[in-house]
Amino acid sequence: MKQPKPRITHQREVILEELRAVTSHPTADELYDQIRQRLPRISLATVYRNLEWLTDQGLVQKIEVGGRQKRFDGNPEKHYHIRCLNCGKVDDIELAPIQTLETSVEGQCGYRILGHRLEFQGLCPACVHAEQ
Amino acid sequence: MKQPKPRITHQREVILEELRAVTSHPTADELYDQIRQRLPRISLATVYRNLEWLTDQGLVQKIEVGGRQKRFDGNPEKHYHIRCLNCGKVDDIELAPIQTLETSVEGQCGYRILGHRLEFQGLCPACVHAEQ
DNA sequence: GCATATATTTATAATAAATATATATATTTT
DNA sequence: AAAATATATATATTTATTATAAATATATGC
Repeated sequence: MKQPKPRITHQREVILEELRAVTSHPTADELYDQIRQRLPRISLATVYRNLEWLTDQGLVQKIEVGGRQKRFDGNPEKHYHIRCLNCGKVDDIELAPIQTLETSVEGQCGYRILGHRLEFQGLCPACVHAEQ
Repeated sequence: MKQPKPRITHQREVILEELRAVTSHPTADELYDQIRQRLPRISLATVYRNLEWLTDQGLVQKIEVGGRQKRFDGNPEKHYHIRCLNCGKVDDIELAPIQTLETSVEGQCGYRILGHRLEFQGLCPACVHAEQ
């Protein structure tokens, strides 16, 4: 029942570096494309596995915004996101997490509240511009 | 360029009825299982297609909570949800939509804000109980 | 520095959810 | 009733992700 001792592999380091290097919130395969420029023989499964691992370690976060694919964020701090309904772009929102939201529903439905997720939706500057 | 005239088919009616009959927020295949008790020969693709259509019509809503599968809600009114992190159950939250959330981020990032989604996470009563 | 144990990678296959396609069937229009 | 068109069914395909097995790389003790 003992935990396997994790190893610092080159792939693992590069995946974390590359995710931290971007302010976008890439999907696993977007990041895979980016990483292959440094490690051409890396496997997509390795990217998935390590993103999962890095998330468990609290070094990055997996964000489940709308759309099919999950996205990853090199910033592990809690914060909100906004997603463009037209092109899928995801940006950070400068708004401190609102703890009172959770207290306002506490006890309401018998759930033990553990967190919340707030996602804004709209049109990004580029898509607003293109719309005119 | 004329719009096709939609037809009220028996399948379409049954799908809407069955979704309205439950307070859970079933996935397409959960609803498929339920509907097959009335229409044993219905196809899963028909369920998907009509749920999409009913959503477009504003008669039901598709909710993308965490987890892989999309869920459907027979109540088309805007409202928030809470999801059990353990068993995946989704319940309604009695909290009126907070419009000020959107105004508080307006103009912040160049996005045209069109909406927001707030999802609470926690443990449902059954899972809280089972945990002891 | 070398040997050993084992965690991790790679490549590929498997899975699951959703969608597309090809026909069959049903409904409406003429 | 015939033609046109919408919808359903059954099945195949696509897409995203995860699991598996063999090969490789890493940490640790000598």
